[in-house]
Amino acid sequence: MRRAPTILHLDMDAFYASAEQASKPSLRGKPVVVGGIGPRGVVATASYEARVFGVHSAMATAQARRLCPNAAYLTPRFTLYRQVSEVVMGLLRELSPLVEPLSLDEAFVDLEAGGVEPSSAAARAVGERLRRDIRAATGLSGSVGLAGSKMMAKIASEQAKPDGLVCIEPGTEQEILGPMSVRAIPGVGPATAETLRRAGITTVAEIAEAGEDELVRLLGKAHGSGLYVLATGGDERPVVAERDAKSVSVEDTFAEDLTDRTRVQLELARLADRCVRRLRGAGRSGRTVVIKVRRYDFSTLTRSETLRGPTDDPVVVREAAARLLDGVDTTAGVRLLGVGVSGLADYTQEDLFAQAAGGTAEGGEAPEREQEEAAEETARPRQWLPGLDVRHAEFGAGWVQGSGVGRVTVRFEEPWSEEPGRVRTFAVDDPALEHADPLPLVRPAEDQPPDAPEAPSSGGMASP
DNA sequence: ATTGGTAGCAGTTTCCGG
DNA sequence: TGTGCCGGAAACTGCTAC
Repeated sequence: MRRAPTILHLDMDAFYASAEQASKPSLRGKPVVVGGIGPRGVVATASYEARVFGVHSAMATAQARRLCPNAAYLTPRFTLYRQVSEVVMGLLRELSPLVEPLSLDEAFVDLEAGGVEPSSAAARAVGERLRRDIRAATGLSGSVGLAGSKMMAKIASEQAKPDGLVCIEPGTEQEILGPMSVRAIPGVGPATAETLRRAGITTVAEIAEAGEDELVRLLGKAHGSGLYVLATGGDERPVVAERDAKSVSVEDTFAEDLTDRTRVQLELARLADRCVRRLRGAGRSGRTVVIKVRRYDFSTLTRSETLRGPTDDPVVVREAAARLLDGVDTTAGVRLLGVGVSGLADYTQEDLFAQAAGGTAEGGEAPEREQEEAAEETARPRQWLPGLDVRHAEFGAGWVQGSGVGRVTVRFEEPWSEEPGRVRTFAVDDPALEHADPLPLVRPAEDQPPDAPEAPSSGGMASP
């Protein structure tokens, strides 16, 4: 535990929903829900306006629609969120070389490693300046927690939300932590909380009172002693810059359960290809192939097979996945399929095993499938998912508000539009309408008319 | 119309070679 | 050849987070 609050935790406020509101002037101040749009979708992020109605992340979108029918329901635009995230992470790296991203919208920063004077005043000043810089560069707000340990910094940012900063002075951890629910401790989910509750433990103070031995009895060695250390304020985990991924996986939940075995096999092969594409994109290869099958009743199983050496060959992964599926009964219906590769090597190397096996099915099959995929790409009917960017030859940039019965409704506005944009409806196959890339949240300098007034303050768009 | 997608880790069971 | 044990790797499940 440090003597000064030099660990900073940043958490962007309602990140996806806020990015959508920043993109779409007509949605500002209104309930917005970002997540899966289909019958089996779940909420990724709800704007604060939607949370008032009881909508929250991880909730079934169908339930959210009942609670808040008038919200805008949007499909996620990860390319945009990734762009914004890179700008924010860049600002964090200006504070310190030691930045540990946890997700697109969250990170720890070790301010001490960045040469910030180890005092509360200096840390607060850095945190507030960071919040201003983030707003200037992205138009979005983030909350900052400062403390002497990772866990307390995370708890502080939670308290700071939305759009605030909280600094927990070292030495005051126990009085803040003691009365909190055990669920406030990262790592304590529903199952652990229930185990603790049955033992009469509901607050952090009660964890400390129970003692380490009792916790180990209840939760097992690693979990129990780890939780005891956190609950008694003993979190000494260092901030570590990003690590290499240890596995790569893809999975799909189907709108309707699959029952046809041939279809299940086909989907699994597709997933294997997608997984390998990502694996190769990362320049990695791996030894263990895993498949995941979730059945109609939500029962889930995994099957895995370890190869003799690492591979990034789509044929090898596809065949391994197919073999693993052979041992799984899918007759009653499959809700989800997944394919993963783990045991990743640091480098891509030749697949010696497949070579030694004498070229297996290599030659004939692969190009065939690539053609199949390509044909599928062009033949796929254009999907107008709500929230996605479009461009119309005459009306310019806009986004899909909704579609159905052969029509698509588009609102034409840009992130920097002063007023909510106009809405127009087109035929789904209108040739003047096409998908587009997301526009940046803050207007790029070269787009501004020559006589436009300067944007307030410095910063503007991130220069790189 | 209830329950996503991606990832990591712990703990237990199974398998295999010696 | 059979048997039992040991240790490690692999396989699998469950939990958690965002």
